[in-house]
Amino acid sequence: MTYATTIVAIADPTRRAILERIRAGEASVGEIAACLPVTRPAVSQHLRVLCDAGLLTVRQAGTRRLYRLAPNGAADLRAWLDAMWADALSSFAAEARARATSEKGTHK
Amino acid sequence: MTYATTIVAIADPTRRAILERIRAGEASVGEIAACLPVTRPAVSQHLRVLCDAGLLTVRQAGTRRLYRLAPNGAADLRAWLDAMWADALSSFAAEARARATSEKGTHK
DNA sequence: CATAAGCGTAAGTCCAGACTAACCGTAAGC
DNA sequence: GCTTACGGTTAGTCTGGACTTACGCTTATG
Repeated sequence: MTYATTIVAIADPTRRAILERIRAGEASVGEIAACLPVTRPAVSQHLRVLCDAGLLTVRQAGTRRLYRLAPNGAADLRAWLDAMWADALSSFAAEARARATSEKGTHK
Repeated sequence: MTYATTIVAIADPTRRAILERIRAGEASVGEIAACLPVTRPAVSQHLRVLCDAGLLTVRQAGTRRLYRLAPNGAADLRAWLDAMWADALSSFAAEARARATSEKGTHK
């Protein structure tokens, strides 16, 4: 059920911009805020949400805090997506099969 | 960039409940609303969002409208997730390699 | 120790969006 | 035709959360 927090975390455009900034490697809060149209405290709050969702990891370096993507942060979400659409495809196939046999029965 | 609308669509808990209800096969608006703690108009609005995001398809059957999961509705989101975390893993490997060589150089 | 740099936190504002109630259109059944 | 079921749409309310400002804490540097 933790995939729900993951979805909420990446639903915000500012947080996705943070992920895009982090994508190539770790960065400090100030470096991230410099690329965004919001203040540094706002970035801090977003980073907190992303960390709580398990998408980011932190590393202290002096007075700076370096954030990076957590290796398997989106695993739960991906598993949920896969399961959901696997069910959809199988049910679709089952109904198509049922419709085919019923049409053969009614000759129409 | 359409993955953004997909994320926003599945970020709402009520809309995820709709997806769970649809998961096993198509259902009408009334059937969906009967399982949820919100009114039918609210369900209609959510179904519109899900359709606009390409996650659902509709089929008219008399006065009823049957909704089902679109086969490849989450493809864009999946691709984005895959690309994002592939970059993260490769950058992580690259930095780990760089750190290893620098430590070997400094003997510490 | 004093100063500065870098962040997190608290309090308060504001707006997107989730919701309900009321309405209207359309297709089936009498 | 009239009536009933089924749903989409509109108008309006209200709450969660994104944002800023102000403050305090911690670590490096002189």
